Amino acid sequence: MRQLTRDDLAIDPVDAAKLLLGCELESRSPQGIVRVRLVEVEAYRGGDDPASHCYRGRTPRNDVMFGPAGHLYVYFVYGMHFCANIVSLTDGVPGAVLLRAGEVIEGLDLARVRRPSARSDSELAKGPARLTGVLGIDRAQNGVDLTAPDASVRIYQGDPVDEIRSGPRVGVAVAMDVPWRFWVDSPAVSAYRRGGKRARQLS
DNA sequence: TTACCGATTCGCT
DNA sequence: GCGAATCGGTAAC
Repeated sequence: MRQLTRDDLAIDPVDAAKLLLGCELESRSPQGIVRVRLVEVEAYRGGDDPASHCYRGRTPRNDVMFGPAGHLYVYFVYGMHFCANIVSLTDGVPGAVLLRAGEVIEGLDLARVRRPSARSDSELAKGPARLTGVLGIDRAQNGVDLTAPDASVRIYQGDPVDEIRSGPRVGVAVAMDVPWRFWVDSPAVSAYRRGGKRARQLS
């Protein structure tokens, strides 16, 4: 199976998002190998996208997004979760694709150990933080080159996907009019939730 | 230096 | 369906 190259991913994040659907992400660790088929992604573009982490310029946190395409950008949210992105666009121009959900196609046993709360196998990587969970991705994998032959996390071209669906991004309150969330039909696609103030009502 | 709040998940009702 | 857990980046004081 062909590993994706930096050139494959050095394109507009929206195009990269569609390209990544059906692709397979593989992580290797002393514990074993887990491989996931991506079924849901979101595009984030710096500069004109207020929802992007790099909208307001370069900081130590988003530094990886300003680097070459094909690298892994991992960030910490809500004090307890990690989310993974694949850097897109060309060197020096920030952009990324958020990996939202996938199907575990190899290493099911290890995936179940890493996510014991999952009630079914399709739930194992259903959601961005669950996806990083089954793959064992955390801060240590930030900046990994997914296109390197010997990387601990790699991205491979998958089988062609049937029909790509699209809609507004999850949990994002701005730019609701741009349908930059893409997914294919799968039980592992996460539920849509609107952005803005909803779950945070302190009285 | 401090305060606010988010690209979420889980458990309980 | 709703609220808690939890912490680092960012902006404002």
